[in-house]
Amino acid sequence: MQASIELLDAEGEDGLTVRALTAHLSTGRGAIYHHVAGKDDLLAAGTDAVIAEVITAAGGDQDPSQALRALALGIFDAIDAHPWVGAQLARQPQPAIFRLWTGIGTLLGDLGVAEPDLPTAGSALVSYVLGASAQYAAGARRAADGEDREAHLQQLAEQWAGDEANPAPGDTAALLVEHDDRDQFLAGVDIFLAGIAAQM
Amino acid sequence: MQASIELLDAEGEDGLTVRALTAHLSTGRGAIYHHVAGKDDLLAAGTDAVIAEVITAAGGDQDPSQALRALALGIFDAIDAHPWVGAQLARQPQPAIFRLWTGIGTLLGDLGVAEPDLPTAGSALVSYVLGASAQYAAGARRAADGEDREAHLQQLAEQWAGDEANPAPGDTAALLVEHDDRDQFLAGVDIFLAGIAAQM
DNA sequence: ACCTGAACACCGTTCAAGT
DNA sequence: ACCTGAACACCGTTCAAGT
Repeated sequence: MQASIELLDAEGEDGLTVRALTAHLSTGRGAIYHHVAGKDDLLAAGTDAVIAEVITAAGGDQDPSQALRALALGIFDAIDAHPWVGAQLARQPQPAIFRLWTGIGTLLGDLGVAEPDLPTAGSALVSYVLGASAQYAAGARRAADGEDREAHLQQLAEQWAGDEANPAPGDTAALLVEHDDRDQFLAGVDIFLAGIAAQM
Repeated sequence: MQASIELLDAEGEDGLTVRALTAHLSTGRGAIYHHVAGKDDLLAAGTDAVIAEVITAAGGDQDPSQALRALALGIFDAIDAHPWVGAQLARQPQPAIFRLWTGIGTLLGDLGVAEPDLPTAGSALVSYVLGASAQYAAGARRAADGEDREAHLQQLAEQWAGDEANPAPGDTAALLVEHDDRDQFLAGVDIFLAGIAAQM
């Protein structure tokens, strides 16, 4: 398990091959099939391990509102460090997501959200956290892949400016470039908490 | 392009193979490489085609708040119909996402959100829409895969109830089972809009 | 310019044979 | 019970040869 997480981090999603893994563990290609159902199982188990660690680690805070932010940021940082986790979570619902949902639900309850609203508020916040983390991680990975981030965003903006059906305001590219992913992510969490407070 | 979208819808993400596609088009395996960079390009272009169609189709509504809901629901339904789109969007930022972001930004502006807040509010809403759609689509696909949905959720709940570090309230499983995905998705959009109204 | 399809370098998974 | 590694049935991509 640890070996496959290392492989995924180092080589990306395509780097996890049965051959590479069994070579790293210096065993035969067929050996892992005695411990795991197949490659998919490996990816799922690795994803759950990463998310589960974040959930258990983020238990320290007293203030529920701060605890929610800390938990959300923990997921964000984990997916930033392991981008394959973001892709996997969009592909397959996993046990760890269920634990994240209940953990967030409990904190929202501590915050004063009424019991009948907890499932809706909780799953909306979970969806935001996972969606935003995956989105930022994918963007960051692309930027790190040798592409110049600013040039890429500029190109995106120009490409879209050329789309006549949907013309762009002049400063769109600048707005795209000038922001900090982590701050913007947290601002989204706050929008959510404000909406829940206002409406539930 | 149309052929590969059909293949992806019918056979899933793994069903799009160069061999199946070229057989369907009754041409040689190497022929597509004269029109497209490779398989990844095919998946990216198909994803952009699906999203772009939703964006151009959802232009009818006058009230910006209703237009936002219609656009969000359009993305939700598209990803529900083409689940591979959800997975692809979590893996790679795409031009169509940029257009979605600006489209949502414009509508948020019409709704009265101040210009400096538009990028943050817009990307938060985009992240929610994409994350939630992918999540629900993945869950629905799993349920359709012959698994009994209720039994599966029940099992998830029991599995988690056995986790001693994080005990569950008794009715968690029931709450999981009794909801409509589409309604819950829209409730999340409304939480967002309420949060933006309250805070920006 | 575009297509063909054999060839190449990979995959995940299985399974008889070993320990 | 667990491991080995050859074998099998696939992949995506390339490229000399054709039209």
